[in-house]
Amino acid sequence: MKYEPQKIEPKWQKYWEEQGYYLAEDFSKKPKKYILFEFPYPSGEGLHVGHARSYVAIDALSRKKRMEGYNVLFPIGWDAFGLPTENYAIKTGIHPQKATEQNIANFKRQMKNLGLSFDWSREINTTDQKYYKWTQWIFLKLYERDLAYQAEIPVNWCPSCKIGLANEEVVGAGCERCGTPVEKKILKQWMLKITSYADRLIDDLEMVDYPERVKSQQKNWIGKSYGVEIDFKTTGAEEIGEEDKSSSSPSSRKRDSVIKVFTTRADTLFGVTAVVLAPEHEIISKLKSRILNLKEVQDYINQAVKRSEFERTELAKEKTGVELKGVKAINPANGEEVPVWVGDYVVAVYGGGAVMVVPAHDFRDYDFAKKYGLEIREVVSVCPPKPEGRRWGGDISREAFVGYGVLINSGQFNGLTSEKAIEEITAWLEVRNESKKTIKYKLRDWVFSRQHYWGEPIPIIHCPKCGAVPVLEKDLPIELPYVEKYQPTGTGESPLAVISEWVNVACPECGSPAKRETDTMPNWAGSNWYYIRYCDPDNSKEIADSQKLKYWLPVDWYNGGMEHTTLHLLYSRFIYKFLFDIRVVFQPEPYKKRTSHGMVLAQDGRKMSKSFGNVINPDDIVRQYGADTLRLYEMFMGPFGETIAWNSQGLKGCHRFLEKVWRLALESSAENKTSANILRALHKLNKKVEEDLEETKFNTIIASFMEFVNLALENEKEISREAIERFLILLSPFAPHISEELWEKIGKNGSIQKQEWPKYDPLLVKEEIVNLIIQINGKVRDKIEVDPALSEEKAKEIAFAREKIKKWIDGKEIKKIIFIKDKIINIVV
RNA sequence: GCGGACGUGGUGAAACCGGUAAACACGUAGGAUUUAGGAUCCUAUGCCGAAAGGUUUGUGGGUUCGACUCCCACCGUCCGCACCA
Repeated sequence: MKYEPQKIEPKWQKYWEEQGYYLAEDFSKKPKKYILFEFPYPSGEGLHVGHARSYVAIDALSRKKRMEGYNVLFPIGWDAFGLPTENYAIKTGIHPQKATEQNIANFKRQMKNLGLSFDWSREINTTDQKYYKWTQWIFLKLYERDLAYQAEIPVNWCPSCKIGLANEEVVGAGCERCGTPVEKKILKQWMLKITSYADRLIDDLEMVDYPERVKSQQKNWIGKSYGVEIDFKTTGAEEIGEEDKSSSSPSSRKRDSVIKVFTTRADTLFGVTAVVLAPEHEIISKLKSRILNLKEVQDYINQAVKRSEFERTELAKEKTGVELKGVKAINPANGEEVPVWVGDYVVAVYGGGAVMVVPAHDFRDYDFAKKYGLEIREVVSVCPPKPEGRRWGGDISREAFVGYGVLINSGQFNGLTSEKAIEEITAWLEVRNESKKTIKYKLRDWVFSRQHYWGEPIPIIHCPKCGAVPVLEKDLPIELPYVEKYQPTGTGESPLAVISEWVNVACPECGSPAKRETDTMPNWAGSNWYYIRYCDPDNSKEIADSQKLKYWLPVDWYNGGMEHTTLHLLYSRFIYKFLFDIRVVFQPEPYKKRTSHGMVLAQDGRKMSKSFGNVINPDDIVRQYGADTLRLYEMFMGPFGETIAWNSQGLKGCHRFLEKVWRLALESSAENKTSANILRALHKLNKKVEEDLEETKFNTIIASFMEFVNLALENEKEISREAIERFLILLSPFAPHISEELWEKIGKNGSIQKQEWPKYDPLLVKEEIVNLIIQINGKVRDKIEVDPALSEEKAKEIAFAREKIKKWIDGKEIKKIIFIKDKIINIVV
């Protein structure tokens, strides 16, 4: 009988589905396990072997957990809103909705061919209005709590996609999708106040089991830093008493002319030799009347603001700036007047957009000072008890010294260490009301508007009388109108703006004619909370039933790509925390454990891409070798977390292995008793599978299966039917079709998937005979098979009696003998 | 620059609470089978050497009876962030 996967696989796939083996049961008495991977974007390209890698691995995990007696929720759905589909639709003339349907059908077919054990009854689709009703509902709740707001902001604008991008979607100053350099465009945008969750998003990482690099990347992205905001008064404010329309009282005028700088290095305050403002800084316009070279300054600002982010970063090396002549800033530490500059190396949106320039102790300031001839004053020097191997202090004639040290040239603070000085100078200024301890974040609020058709409409109505009015909950969902024209307008307005019968509505508050918000949500909106919906996918009354959420959440194991660390993973944690605050869900964190898979590159080492023509379609592999071979190879090819190149030769090895399994089960005599040797190997395999699965070491699991089969085939006479059955059970989560088929063929009743996961016997796993290594001076010279209980005395005796050993120790003095039970005896001569 | 990961055969890799380096697989070579090819099976396969033996985990040093594993320095690769004060 030949192993023909193409015949047996569809048969079992159909059978499993009919039996409903993979349906998760709400409120089951069994312990629950919610296992999830990031739901795919159903693109027109279809599934490729890179997707399949994590799918089959997480599927194997789910199958094993079911056999262990867990009530497993392993769901699947479609993250279908977004640009690629819209672009595809524009190109082909097929409506996005139609294209999405087709793509989903294709993905579904491909997935089913892989034998993935999803609970298809809970399938969701973010573009389904029954689903996005609740995406909109979440938006209304955010709006209610002032966490969604509108702002005129410079948006990262991709001129090619004609869409605004979130900071997270800008990669190296270019559009994440097409790479076109991003421009700045001022638009009124919806924003989500993710920044108010910054601290919790950092702190609660303590509670979850994520890879360290994911945690540190998120922390880095949020970028919390503790520092001080120090007031630098400007000269001339009182004396001149200039007209300022925006402020009426003299005291507010005074406040207006104070520059607040943010620093984490208060210890370097006495080294300040200038203050630099970002070109966008509002104080510049307030100081207008005092600036002697106003035209020069304005020209510089106009130029800088116009420059795109791309150009600004390109010019990173060469710092530019213009001095505001006629204005000086007063250093509160020593009363010194220092020049005020405007320079575009200062980031407007961080730390208030103003910095104190300490050329001696900051690389950027050093460059700036060198270029424009500012004074470089050393205030931090070598730490007296100079620890070896560390550079303390620096040669400031050559470069800035940015380390900590001891203060000099700093008045009463001389002699203090940097750490101490930061504290004391901060306190000293604070008493005088000239500074404030501050915490700043790199994280910025999330731009939540997109000027596109294929997204969730934002449920807001703009009324000329009442302003922005939220849609009533009972009116949800706000359906995306089905239209023929969905090309972006390119004006900054969404294509929805031209559909008058949809746009024009009555204000829900006063009834007067009003207009709908025409921006849609970004594609992250639907994926923010999809895993919540799996718990209760058909609920039309609420986002999901609380009892069900209490039962299923949090997700026990969430696998996804590293590329989502500062996108989806961060966003969805934020949204979950918000839902926790409004008591929709009941824990502060959505995912207990996070793992991530590596990318699969094409055989040529490049990214798989249609344009390179190097995409491997799983359909072809399934046709040639069967799904089980593909499944095993995807897991075997390398460490799960690492990027790896596809190798079609490698598939053969896995196919050969399955043919061996077939032979072992059907052709070996298998009427015998299992020898101690084989039994031990079997229990060791059992243990290995369990342990390595928790650490996502799928590659070594498959290797262990291979090892066992090789051993079993070499010792065919020593293996019993029971041992083969047990082996098949162990294999079934990884290669479910062949295991099921063989289970039936060897005459067992019921599905192999309904078998209990075997427990290994810790006693059996122990070796009966161990290899004792004999070393001379740490070099292996001989090995002997001994009983594990062998005493040190006996071991020495045996070792000295060996011919090989005699040769090495003959005539030499024995200095020391190290004996490690069951492992090694090392003779030092 | 900052943060993180990593460097082992011809290839993908394994071993890492310090204890036989290279498991498993691919590839390659030889053999068996076959009219031939493919498939399959057997044997060999880090490097030097006929063998005995020597030698090998990016480089250099250290700790140790013993280091791929721990420590220090350097070189290199990849990923993320990046003028964030």
